[in-house]
Order: sequence, then C-alpha cells, then structure tokens
Amino acid sequence: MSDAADPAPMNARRKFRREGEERRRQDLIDATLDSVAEHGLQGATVRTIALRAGVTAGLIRHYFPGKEDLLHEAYAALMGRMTEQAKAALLMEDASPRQRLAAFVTANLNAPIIDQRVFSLWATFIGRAGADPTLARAHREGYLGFRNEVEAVVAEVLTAERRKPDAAELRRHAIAINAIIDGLWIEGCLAGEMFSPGELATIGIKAIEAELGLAPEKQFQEK
Amino acid sequence: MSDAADPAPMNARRKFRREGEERRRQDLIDATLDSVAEHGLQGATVRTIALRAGVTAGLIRHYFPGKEDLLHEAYAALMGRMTEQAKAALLMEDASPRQRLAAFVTANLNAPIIDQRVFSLWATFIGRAGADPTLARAHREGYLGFRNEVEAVVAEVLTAERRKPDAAELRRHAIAINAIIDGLWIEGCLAGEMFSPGELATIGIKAIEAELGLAPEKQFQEK
DNA sequence: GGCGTTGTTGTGCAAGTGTATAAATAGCCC
DNA sequence: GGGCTATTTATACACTTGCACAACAACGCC
Repeated sequence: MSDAADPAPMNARRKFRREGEERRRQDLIDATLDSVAEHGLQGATVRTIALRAGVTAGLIRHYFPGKEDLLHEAYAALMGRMTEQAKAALLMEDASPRQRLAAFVTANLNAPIIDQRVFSLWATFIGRAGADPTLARAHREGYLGFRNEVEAVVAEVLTAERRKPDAAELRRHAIAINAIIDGLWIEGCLAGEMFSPGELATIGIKAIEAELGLAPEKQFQEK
Repeated sequence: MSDAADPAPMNARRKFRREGEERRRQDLIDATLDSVAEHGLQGATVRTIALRAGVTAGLIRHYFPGKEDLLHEAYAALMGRMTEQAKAALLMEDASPRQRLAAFVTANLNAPIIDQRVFSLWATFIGRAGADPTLARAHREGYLGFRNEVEAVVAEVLTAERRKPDAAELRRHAIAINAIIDGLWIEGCLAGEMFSPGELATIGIKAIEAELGLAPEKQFQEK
C-alpha cells in the first residue's frame, strides 16, 4: 500500500455531470436556504452555498447575475412554499366554514409550518425588510394575501352564523386573527417543546372563536 | 492661499478624548445596534461599528474579547430595554387590574415599542437563536419573563371579576394574549402605515377581552 | 510642570469575500 | 466516432474581514 498504479493523475479535474437548468437553479436555491438557516446571511457565502449544492462557486454566477439575486430568489421561493402550504388547508370540500377555519388554524400551528428552520429563515430575511425594498414588497404581498384568506373565511363563518359584519368589523377580525396565528406560530417555532402536541392549535382556535363571538360547540371541545 | 504655515503636519494623528469605560462600552453597543439595524449582521463590521461610535476599529478589542462578545452584549442590551419599557406600563398605581392590562397592551402597541428599527434588530438576532445557544437562552428568558407578567395581570383581572381560574387556564390565557400582542406588534412594525393611530391597541384590547370573556365596559369603548 | 499609566490610534497580516475569466469536459447531433 | 456548444471547473484578483501589536498621547497624580 504505497506507490502502485494510481489511475487518477494528481491534479485531476473534478468529475461533474450536467444537470438541467431548472434542476440546478433549484439545487442552488435550496442550498442557499440551508446555508442561511444554518449560518445566517453572513455565513451564506458563495463557496458555502456551492459546496452544499455539490458544485463549485463559479457556477453560481452562471445561473444568477450575482449573489444578491440568488438570495432574493431564495426568499421568494421560501415565501411561496409557506403561503402555499398555509392556503392548502383551506381547500377542504364539503366542510362547514367553521370547520375550515379550524382546519386552517390547526394546519398553521403544527409541523411542517411550525418549524424552527423555517422560522430562522423568515426572521433572517424579514430583518432586512426595513432596508431592502425588494424584501419589503415581497413580505407585504405575502402578508396581505394571507390576511385576505383569513378575511374570506371569517366572512363565510359569520355569514353561516347569520351575522352581517360590515367591512370595518371584518377587517378588524382579520387583523386580530392573523395576529393570533402569527404570535402562536412564533411561540411554537421558538419554544416548541414547551407545548404539548396540538396545544397551540387548541389555544388558537379557542382564542379565535372568542374573538368572533362564537359559542363553543361540542364537536370542537374534545375532552 | 497656498503654502503658508499649516500648523498640522500631514501625518497628524487623530485627536481623541478618553471617555469612561462605561460610556465607551455603551457607545460601542449602541453603534453595534445601529449598524445591525441598518446593514444586518453582515454589515456590522468592526470598522463600521467603530466609525459610528467615533473611534477606530482597534479600540473594540480593548473593551471586548472579540466581535462575537460585542454582538451578544448588544443583543442583551436590546432585550433589556424592550422588556423594561414593556413592563414599565404595568407600574401604574391606583388603577384597576383591567385598566392596567389595557395600559400594558396600549404601551406595547404604540411607539416606541412599535418601531421598525427595533423589529429589524429583534428579527436579525432571533433568526440566529436556532443555531446560537447563547441567543436562544437570552430569548427564552425574556419571553418567559414577559409571559409571566401577562399571567400575573390576567390573574388579577380575573380575580377582580370574581372568577377562579386554575393554573392551566391561566397558562392558556397568557399564551394566547402573548400571541395577540406579539402578532399585532409585528404587523405594526412591518406595516405601520396600514393602521390608523391607536387602531392596533384597540384591536388588541378587544381581542384580549374576548379571550378572557370580559363584557365590554363603557369606559373602554370610546365612540 | 513632568511623568507614568493606559486608553486610543494606526498599521500590518492572513484568511475569506464576490466576481471575472480562461481552460476543460460532458453530452448532444450528425 | 468526431466535433460543437454550453455547462462546469479552476484560478486569479481586488477588496474586506477580524485580529495582533507597536507607537502614541490624554489625563491623573505628584
């Protein structure tokens, strides 16, 4: 075990495979999110990202004009996945508005939306929104989209209860409910082990029903 | 206006004053927070911070073992100020528990606690809590302290209403109310101009009274 | 006033940063 | 199989980063 016939020359160039453009971009974006989640924006260097994606640093510039653009696309991808997952819970067919609202809250207050990694990413990026108009706009759109979803379900729920809320009242409810979900989401992400499974969802549903003045129903009170 | 007697030699050393240790440390911490708020953790370099503090970079190492330590102390200072301001609103003498709770919420949902700069700082640091145990611990302590304050006031309010909540119920109320305040705080910081002055506080108080099952009182319903 | 202490500056350095660019090679078409 | 082309690697470069260290000067003390 010493000299022998080493078939690879010492300065061998790295072997590589050509992946499709879409695949490479996705890999690089995922590697970026991983790097940011693990080491923050300062630790997300082109070399770290490339290493994670299994390529060399130079390739990044082949798919993105600059590091900034990669970061922005990564944030957009993150927001897209989050809102997509959140809204998916509203798509239940043949369910009462109230059940759909409860399902929406439950979905938002459990894995995979309650997740420390996602929270770290969200916080890291949103912390730059004050100085980066691009991030600020992306957030604003995501937030309003989310709140509008909430407002729509709330309108359905109240209508089903034969109440006729005006626009201002509806808006206030949506803001409050959105705050409840956001606040509990943060608590869950930052200190998940302090809550028993499903506890946050239960607390959230109760708080929201109180906010809307809904009388508790048997079917929503398990034990 | 050309040669003349220039009293200062070209390579003049910078004039400086010796400040007290406490003063310098404070200045450096403040400069750090400013830098982080403006350019994020990546933009908060020793040179940027020193420039802002009106000193040169080398001085930082005279007061802090390393940049990391300065950042940690800055975060601790930030958290200290935030919780201090928040709790101050609870110190009202001769006020009913319910009034004190309302004052607490109002204080937390207006300037200076609703502030984009503070939010940016909070988000930037908290985004690292998942990977940095020191930050995680600092947050945990601040959060629990805040929630305990909430729980104490809630207990007073319910007692004044002649209700006897058990510990579990109290805990759930505190979690929910904390979430409402946090969620509205975020909304206000990120999109303050979308809300009229005092609107968030009004929404928060109403939501919390609903959560606690308090009948609205005249004195809290202006117009 | 002179003197010593030490807070403060300035310079240097090795490691790491994003980006530019040339060289190489993987995979497709014929 | 032999080119062609675009993906990918590798190297280079100017610049920034945190930190070490020596020189300096502000201020208290006598």
